[in-house]
Amino acid sequence: MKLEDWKSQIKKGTLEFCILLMIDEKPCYGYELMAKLEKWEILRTKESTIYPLLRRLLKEEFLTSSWQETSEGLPPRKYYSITQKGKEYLHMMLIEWDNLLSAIAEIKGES
Amino acid sequence: MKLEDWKSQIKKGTLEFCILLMIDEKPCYGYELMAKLEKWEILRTKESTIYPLLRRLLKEEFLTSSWQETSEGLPPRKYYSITQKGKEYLHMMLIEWDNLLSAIAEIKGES
DNA sequence: ATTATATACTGTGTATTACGATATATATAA
DNA sequence: TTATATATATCGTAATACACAGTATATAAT
Repeated sequence: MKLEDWKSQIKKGTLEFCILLMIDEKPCYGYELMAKLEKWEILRTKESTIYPLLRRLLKEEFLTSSWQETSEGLPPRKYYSITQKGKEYLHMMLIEWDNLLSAIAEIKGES
Repeated sequence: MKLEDWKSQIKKGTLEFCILLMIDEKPCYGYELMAKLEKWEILRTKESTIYPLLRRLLKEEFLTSSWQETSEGLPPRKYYSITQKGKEYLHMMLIEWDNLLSAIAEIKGES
């Protein structure tokens, strides 16, 4: 019960980071991102988390989006791509992520 | 500006984890924890964050506390120790933390 | 008929951290 | 003598990311 709450907390910021990493690799649509995240239990999330997050990243101009039709009558997909600004932001996140890992490794190492 | 916000977010859950790690090593008082966290810029925090966190961990019985007088007229210190329940919780957090690191390493590796 | 899959969106709630202040007691600097 | 810094703990309110549960549409499968 309590651990599940913690896992929600630990996702804050982390999810944004992961999504930018994935979109940096190649443009993705929301549903696809969700499906990919399914692979890691700790990163599993709902549409109601992903879509607002993507909208926020668009608003902040870290991403751009474009609709693309699909064949076979599937709903159209909104593809997200990373912008230059997004790349720079991601770069700084990578640095801070490493700082965090080092800090925690050090704290663990002290025991 | 935006990066600072992200750094706040990334601390959610992480700070709880770090504090339990530190108290697991040996009992600590609040001010001491804050001072130790100062060492890593990414983990820096305020009293107004640490103390409510400690109170919550007490309430959830992951910690116990006891006041201890100091010499030299300094204010007394409230020492926090980890409980058995806290140790079990921390153990699960360590597992989830590793899961998270693996997941992100994998996502980064895909690029 | 109903459920599942694929896709996207929205409103409300929860909980952690941040900001800024209060409080007390020494020691040191202006 | 007044102001500031250190050491210690507390509280009230704000900001905000993620969670829950629902809406919406169009196929395909049971």
